[in-house]
Amino acid sequence: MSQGNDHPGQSDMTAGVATLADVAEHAQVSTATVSRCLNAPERVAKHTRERVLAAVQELGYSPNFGARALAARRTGTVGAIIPTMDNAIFARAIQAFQEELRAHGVTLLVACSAYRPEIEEEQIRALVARGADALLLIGHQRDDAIYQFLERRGVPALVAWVHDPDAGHPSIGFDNRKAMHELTREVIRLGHRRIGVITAEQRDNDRARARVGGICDAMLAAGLSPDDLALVETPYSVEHGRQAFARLMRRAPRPGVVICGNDVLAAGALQMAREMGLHVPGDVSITGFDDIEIATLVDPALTTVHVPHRAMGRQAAQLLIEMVRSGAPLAKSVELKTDLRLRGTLGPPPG
Amino acid sequence: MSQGNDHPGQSDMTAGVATLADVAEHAQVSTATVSRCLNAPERVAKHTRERVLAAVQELGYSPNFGARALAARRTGTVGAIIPTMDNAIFARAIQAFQEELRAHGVTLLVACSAYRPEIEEEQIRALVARGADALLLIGHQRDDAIYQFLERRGVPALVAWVHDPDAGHPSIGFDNRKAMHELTREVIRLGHRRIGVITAEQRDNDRARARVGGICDAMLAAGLSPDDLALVETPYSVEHGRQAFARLMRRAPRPGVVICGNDVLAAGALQMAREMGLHVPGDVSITGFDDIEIATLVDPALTTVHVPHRAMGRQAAQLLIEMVRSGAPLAKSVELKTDLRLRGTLGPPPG
DNA sequence: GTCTCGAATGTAAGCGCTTACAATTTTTCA
DNA sequence: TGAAAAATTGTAAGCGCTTACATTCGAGAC
Repeated sequence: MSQGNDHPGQSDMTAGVATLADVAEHAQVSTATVSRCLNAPERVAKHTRERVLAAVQELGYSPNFGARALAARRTGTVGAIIPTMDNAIFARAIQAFQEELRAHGVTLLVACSAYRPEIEEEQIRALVARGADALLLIGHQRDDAIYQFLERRGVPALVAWVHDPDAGHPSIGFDNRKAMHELTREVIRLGHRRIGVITAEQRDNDRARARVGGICDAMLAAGLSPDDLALVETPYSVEHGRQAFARLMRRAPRPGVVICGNDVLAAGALQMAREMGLHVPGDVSITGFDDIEIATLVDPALTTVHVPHRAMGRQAAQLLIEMVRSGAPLAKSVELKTDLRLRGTLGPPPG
Repeated sequence: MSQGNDHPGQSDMTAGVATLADVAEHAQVSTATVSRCLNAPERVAKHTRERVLAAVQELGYSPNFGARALAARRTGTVGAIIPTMDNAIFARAIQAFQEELRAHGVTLLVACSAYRPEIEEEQIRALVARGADALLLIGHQRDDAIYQFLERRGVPALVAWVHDPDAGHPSIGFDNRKAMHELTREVIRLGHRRIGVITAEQRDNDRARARVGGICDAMLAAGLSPDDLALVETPYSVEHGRQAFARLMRRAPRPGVVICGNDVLAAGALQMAREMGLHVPGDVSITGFDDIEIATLVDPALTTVHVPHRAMGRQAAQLLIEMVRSGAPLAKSVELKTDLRLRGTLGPPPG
């Protein structure tokens, strides 16, 4: 305001911003008609509509969000709580998610949980309080009270990044366990027996657990014992990946391959390998998971599991919109395919 | 909560969700008192407050966002429109921005413009329509009508990623021109004369223009002619960086250094150099800008300009909160320092 | 020409909250 | 001890919009 209000002439602008009532008066119709023009144009006669829209233009009218939300009992907003925005793991999917929502006139609110359940709960409540019509969550695992809370408030939630038909909630994602199983099978096929693993903290992270589970599955399937895994658990970050890798390399016998829970950890591991003067994959192989952009930027490029980020984001949006529209029952879960990207960091074991 | 709802008696739950009035009734006070308990607890006597908060707990009450926004005439939301979420350039700053906002009870809404002015304008209007109390924008350059619109609606805006005291709007950022000048000076000092540049499209991007300007400044200062620059303009992406680099390498004389407008382009360039069998920095040097995570993940690590992403995000949040609180006049602009990170991709010219 | 019916529009009741103002109670202090 | 000041609470008027319902009008049907 301020400036603009100094020009008295122009048009009706009693106070600051034009309201529906101002538009109605300007166009010589009732507020109901203006509202209908905006929300259900086909229910208004053409010439009336044109007059109203002209008034909207002229007054620079734009509806008040709060009022609309209050009266309509929905906000046209969906929320997403992702663990972090700091690395690129979720960026691409969220971007696609948002693009698709936008195409349907829905706004996205993003919050981060920092991989901490209590912060996630807080954020869920915050987003619901802000009127999110639906929520996108990462992973199934959370306190049942949260699901009850959402149900009570009538806020449908979709779980992404996992596919588990047995979980009680609709999801869109892939089978982390199976994907990691496949990758590990390939690793073993190349002859690796001394296998190191860098995983995210498994406690509150079902994806991380599933991925480790997949590694174990593959070992068992190959007649190996999962007990022989050299496993390090660490937070997700390049720096932690570096340190975890260094720790693994100090073990005896030294692992010939390090399977990382995601590409960020793998990038850290790769960097540390270089620093330690280890040749990849000659001295040690490294694999990641996610196939984010850095996977092909590092040298050698990272062998990893490709995840269809954009497809997941886009379809998540469609499902969520459908859930909101249809009054929020459960959609069926959707499974997306992952596939191996065999690149330079994986080779046969040394020696 | 949740559990309790299965007991029908228990407490008032006429319809679905508890309202302020329900809480008031439950606690035997007026709605005003409940409202005060939530918004200005110190204005309510301790024992009353406790009774009210107990009722809030018991009913699982959470305020209706729309109603609150409507009545209070503000939403506790600020919006940020960034060019893209697809790469990491803005991620870290936005993350810090959000963390700081959250600490003050403010919610962040993020939208992307895809570097397109018309989409940016649309997103600005959308965020304002959704009740953003203030906006964070990237770069000064945009249609003056947009600034007028914001002023008219009383929505303060802060410009980030640039520092230009002469621009008409408060900003927090750094001097892109000066920073690139310094980097280029170092490049020239090493003996480079055949300089290639990969820049983002300059038309709608004042940061890109300023960075190119800085390169020219440095050349002039060294007695070189900016006309001799081999300059390629391209969208921001790894793939475009690759192609632009290949194009530059076909020029004669071939540049001995390629200065990239940001790290993403530089990462692409570096990748292509490897692919073309060119040794970096032996055959050609490459520099970036921003110092995002990939800068140290690639090999050799990228010489670049370090930008204080997190500090910028955090301080932007503080400024914006202050602008909202103080009724939205202009804060003074804040300049942050950048500094050179000389790493492996920059060396003396070949031969 | 009258009647019926549907399309177009208007009327007005909230949606759930904040807050100015009024009413009441408690403190403070001479 | 009593009046004024301060603290606490209540009353009620909106905030700007949507929407159920009522009203009006015109076009066929008879």
